[in-house]
Order: sequence, then C-alpha cells, then structure tokens
Amino acid sequence: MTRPPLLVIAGATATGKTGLAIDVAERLTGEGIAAEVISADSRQVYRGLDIGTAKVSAADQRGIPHHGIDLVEPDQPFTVADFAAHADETLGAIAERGALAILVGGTGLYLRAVARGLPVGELPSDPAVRARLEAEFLAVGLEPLVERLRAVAPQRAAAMDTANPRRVVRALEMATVAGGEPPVPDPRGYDGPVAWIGLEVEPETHREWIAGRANAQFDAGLIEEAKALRERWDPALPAFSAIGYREAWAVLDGELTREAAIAEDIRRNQAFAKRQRTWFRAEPDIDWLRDDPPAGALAAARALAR
RNA sequence: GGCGACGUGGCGAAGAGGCUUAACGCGACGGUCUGCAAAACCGUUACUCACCGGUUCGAAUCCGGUCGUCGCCU
Repeated sequence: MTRPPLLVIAGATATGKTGLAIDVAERLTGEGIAAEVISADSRQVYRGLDIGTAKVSAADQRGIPHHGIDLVEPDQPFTVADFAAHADETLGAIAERGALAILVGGTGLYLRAVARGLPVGELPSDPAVRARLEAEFLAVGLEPLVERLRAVAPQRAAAMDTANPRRVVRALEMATVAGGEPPVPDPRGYDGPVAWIGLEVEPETHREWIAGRANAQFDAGLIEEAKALRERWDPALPAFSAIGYREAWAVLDGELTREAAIAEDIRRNQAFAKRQRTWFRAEPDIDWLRDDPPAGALAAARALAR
C-alpha cells in the first residue's frame, strides 16, 4: 500500500480543528503510533501570512511533523492541483515512515481532492489561454463567453453555473485546450483506509470563538504583519484575499478604526463559516463529533491505525 | 404646556401622487462548487410603508386626528 491511513478532520473556521489534530497526533505518538499532520488550508500555504491565517507556530506544533504550510511565496499562483500534488507526495513519504496522516483544514475542496482522489491535476490547463480569456471577459463581459462555451462544450455549459465568470473562464479554458468537450474524470478515491470526522460548534459559541480569535489576531500584531507584507508584495494578490489583511490595511490607511476593522473581520469570518458549513453538509461520511471531540477523534484514529 | 423634525423589513436606507403587487446595502436563511475555493457565484427574506379617518380614478407619497421618538422653547 502506498498511501497511509488517513484521518480527515473537517470543520468551519475557528472550530478547534488544528488543536484537535495536534492533540490526537501527540496521543497517538505516545502510544507508539507515529502521526503527521497535513494542513488543508488554501491560505496557510503562503509564507509570511502567519497571524492572519492562524497558522500553527512551531512551538504549538509540539514536535509533530506538519505539512501543507509555507509552501509558496504570496505572489506565486497556487491551486487545488498544486495542493493535491503536494499532498500526494507528502502522503507517499508518510507511508514510507509507516505513520498515520491527519489531514485537517477548512478548505473543503482541498480535503475532497485528496481524500476522494479528484483527478484535478489531469484536467487540461494552459495559463496563457486562461489569461487571454480573462482579459476577454474584462473587455467584453460574460455573455459572449457563455455563448461560445455553449457552442463548444454544450454539455458542460448546461451542467455548470454560467453566471459565475470564474467558472465560465475555466470551462472555456479546458474546452480550448482539449479542443472540444473535455471529459470529466471520476474521482479515483483514496488508496488506503480513510475516516472523516467533523467539528461543529453551537452557533453562539462559534460566534464568540470567531470574535475572540479576531481580537487575538489584532492583539498579536496582525496590523504590523499586514504592513510588512504590503511593503513587499502587491496587495491585489489572491493570497491577500485571506480575511484580515484588507481590514488591517484599512486601519493603516485611516479608513477604518481598529474596532471597525475587527468587526469587519468577524463579519467576513462569520460569512465564511457559513459557506464552509454548507460545503461540509453536502460531504457524505463525515462523523460529526458533538459530545467529546478529543475522545471521538482518538477512537477514529486508533481504528484507522489498526 | 408650546413649537419643529421625524416615524418604510432584524438593522441602515431609497422612494416625495400612477414607472412600486416598495430600490439598494448589511444581516439572516438555503444552495452551487473537479486548477484563483478565506475565492467566485445563485436563490429566499415588507401583500406593505406607526395607527385611524379623509381627498383622489389612483397615496408610502396630499390633508386631519391619535400614538411614539428626537430637538428646541417655557
């Protein structure tokens, strides 16, 4: 078997996933079962975005090997395909070490891509074509692109959300590169034992946690971190769509008071959590740990390691 | 007690006689998702404009009264 046992920990933002993963890994290690953590978070892959993405500090990692973090500079494009490739490689190495892998994160697509084996890297792609299509969208609008997609890839056009520019551009990119209707490959699945567990928090409590974390991030120097990042990188980079940076810059520019920025940060996180809940709700096989998460997670991990 | 302003959905806020069986923003709720996913996108959310009466073919929009809020004055 080339893939190690995989424990997937899903859940919305600020729900305690990271801490739980490390606790489980530590306990397991204590029982003689090595475990490593792979973060599945689309913003923690960027170096330098530490406070704002609530990235685990080296100290908090407590000696448990961590992956999926600090993979690229903020100006480097990074997509699910890149994440899947990295996870694949990492999983291979973990298997060789005979350890268990814990995949934790709030980026549902990343979780799904690796734990269900979405052949995301096999899809046709060409950055140049994409760039051209994006420019065209900006110049001409969405309609012409949708028309073209309907002509070139009618099935895809009928199945997708044609009101979403990003999706239309990507579909057209695939159709252009593939020279017609590209086949949509089925998920390959995960080549090894997998268990999905999920963390859920009562709405009011969750709100408090989100608010508490936002305040803590600003107290910990989010504004300074954002300032340093902006001095070095283009603020328009996708990496900086991570919640908190825009708000921190607004404080720096005198557009928002620190208090208002925190409120906005909380608001965005709340909305984000909502989307995550929707995504995970549709994900089958998640064992939502409501009573005693640590115990449930540990039990699931032990069962996998057996 | 007098004078003035105001009273539109959970909040903010348009509308100032027919184009409104009431914009928009936020929130809330539901949803989409196979290369930007902390992103992008979609849907639902006031049979009703404080209340009562009147004018008018027609009123959230005009008039009168009542209640309420705020401000100023005594």
